[in-house]
Amino acid sequence: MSAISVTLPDGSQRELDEGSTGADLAADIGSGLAKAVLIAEVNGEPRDLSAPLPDGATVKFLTKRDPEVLEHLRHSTAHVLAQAVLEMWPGATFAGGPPIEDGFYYDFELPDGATFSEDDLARIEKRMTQIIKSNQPFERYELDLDEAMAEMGDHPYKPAFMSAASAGDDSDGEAPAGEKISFYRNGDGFVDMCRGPHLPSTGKLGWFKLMRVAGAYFRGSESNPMLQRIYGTAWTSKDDLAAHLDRLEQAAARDHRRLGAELDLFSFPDEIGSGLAVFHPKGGIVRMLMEDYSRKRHAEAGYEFVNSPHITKENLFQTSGHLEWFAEGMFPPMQLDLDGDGNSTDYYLKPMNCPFHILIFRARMRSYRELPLRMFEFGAVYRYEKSGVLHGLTRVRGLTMDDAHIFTTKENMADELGSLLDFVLSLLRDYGLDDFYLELSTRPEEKAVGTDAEWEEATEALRKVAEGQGLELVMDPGGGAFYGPKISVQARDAIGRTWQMSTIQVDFQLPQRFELEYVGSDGERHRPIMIHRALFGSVERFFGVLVEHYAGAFPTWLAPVQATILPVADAHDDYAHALSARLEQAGYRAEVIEANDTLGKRIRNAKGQKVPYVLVVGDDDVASDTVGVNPRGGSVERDVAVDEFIARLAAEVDSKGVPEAPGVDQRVIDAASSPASS
RNA sequence: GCCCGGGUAGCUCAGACGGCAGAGCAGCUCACUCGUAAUGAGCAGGUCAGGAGUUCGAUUCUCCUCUCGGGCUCCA
Repeated sequence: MSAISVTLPDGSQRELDEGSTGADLAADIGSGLAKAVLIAEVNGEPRDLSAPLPDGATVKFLTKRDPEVLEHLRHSTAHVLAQAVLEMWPGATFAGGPPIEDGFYYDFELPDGATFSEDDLARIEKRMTQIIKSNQPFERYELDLDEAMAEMGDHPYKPAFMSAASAGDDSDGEAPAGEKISFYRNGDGFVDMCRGPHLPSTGKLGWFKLMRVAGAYFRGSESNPMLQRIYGTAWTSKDDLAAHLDRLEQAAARDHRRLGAELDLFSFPDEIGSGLAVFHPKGGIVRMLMEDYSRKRHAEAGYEFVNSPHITKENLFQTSGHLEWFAEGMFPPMQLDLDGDGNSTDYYLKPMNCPFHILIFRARMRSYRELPLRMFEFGAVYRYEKSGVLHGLTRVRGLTMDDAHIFTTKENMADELGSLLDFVLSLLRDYGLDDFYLELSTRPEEKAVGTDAEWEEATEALRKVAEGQGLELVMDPGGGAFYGPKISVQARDAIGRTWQMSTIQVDFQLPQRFELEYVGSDGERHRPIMIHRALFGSVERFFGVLVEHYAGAFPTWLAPVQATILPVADAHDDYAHALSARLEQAGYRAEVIEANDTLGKRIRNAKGQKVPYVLVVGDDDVASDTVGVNPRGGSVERDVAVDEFIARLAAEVDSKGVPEAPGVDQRVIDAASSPASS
């Protein structure tokens, strides 16, 4: 038998018989390795250990210590899930089951439209555990396309995956002639089409848990049948699984919906309707502070403040095109019978602010000297989001956009976009957010308005600034709207879901539809470019993300109550109230909880409210004008002079460069009443 | 919108072959006045989400609606 030669990661060579597999090589190296190895990486590609090694290959062995293994472990676990389900529900069929972040899922269709229940998950888990214990080897084989079709003859959803499987990627399209489809067999002849690789046998699978069952459209399309999807999580060790479950629990504890109730920030009364929030006093303070700081920064950045009504006659949204494209997403119109003859006029709640700002631009002739003209509004808009997508404050039907529209010349567009993204990111960071990435959506393939040069210029300007930020930049080729490229800032919530926050959107379209013009230095009329942008996205969503980001423990400048004052006994009430007044005088938010409960209980409650400072005052403090300071996350300090404490508060809050107290900074008023800088 | 699972006191949850509805916390009252993470006792609190049906009788069974959760799809 002729020999082959392979190279190991340390550069050494090994001679093996032709046809030797990764497992053979591992065994040749040592029994410990042979036992531990799960996947062979051959020339950088993951392979089954049972696959013969090509001559001259570079081979690296992956064990459970290598994070790359997780993907294969999860894929193999999904395979076992399918095995269990098909066995337990005769007549069931299956579609796809890939590894995903933290786990895997598999889509099934049960006979007679049956569905999985939560109880079924436990039963399935049990069967999977048995399969894993019986240590069934995964055996790979390949078939031609027609044979493969026959092999999966009982499973009508499988052929859709065959092209992708043979092509080795997820792209659609016909499988090239002559391509083989790979299958894996284990146990009593359970077979699944899969491009692999799998771990050597089910016994090598680690710790898993089935998490939930959900409906999912076949191939992700609403027009396809809905399948039953089972989600699971899988890890190489019991500890990793436990750690993951623990992370989920911790994430749930910082869920903004839960904290919204616990901290008395906001609620969604059923009486009002889905997706319509009310903000309670404490949430109201946080929101006001968020907005005030935003206003201040916008004023400094040369924005002008405008206001527009919540409803408008339909023709405005006909002109803008919103009714043409997004009528589904708008609340149905109010029909007003204006002349008593049944000739009605429809009024719509606005889903967007842009047409209003456009009308402000168009209210008179504009000169190039006024550009860029930046109009800002906290605009309340209403969108009839589908019931199934509503989610806490992050997806609502009534929301407030921190919306601005910038009208600029073509020449200034790139500069304006550049400074805009800087502005956006700087403001987000001021609120303490830094876990985000950028997504750049470029010109769609099909129809698009605007010239190639305009698209190119706008896209390049966005890309340049995005890259200059040193942030992760995800390209979304062709993902832009037909009217212009877009860059968005995506933030993660406590559970790892990503939410779009800021967007900057170039619009070549609306200026045309509304025939916007300005007079240039040449005396001729020109069409401006319009930029839509929102930083918070919506105030509500941003609020929700902030709550989760801070787990409800807002930084002192944003905290609804900055100090809770606890008199040790009734005798200290007067002192406590005087202290509270003093703090409020200095511009801070304090509350007094009198001694109706024990001190321990009141401290516990205040801590539960995540107040930055709990101040305990007793005899010593009354005598010497001091406080006992119990800071959030710190240790207790007695006998701190009140002036000293106020100075510390001031230093902490002012260092954030934010308003010291609720209320609009005088600079906002000054800036807003003077012409915008350009 | 679609699939699955929920909705019992303000909150977290028990409960009931179909026969007067339960706890803890929160609230109120009283006592306690306390120096750093739950003092004690008592009181009050519910059309068991809403509507219809079956039934002598429905919070419990059936249907519809609303609403919440987890996903899918969508997000100007």
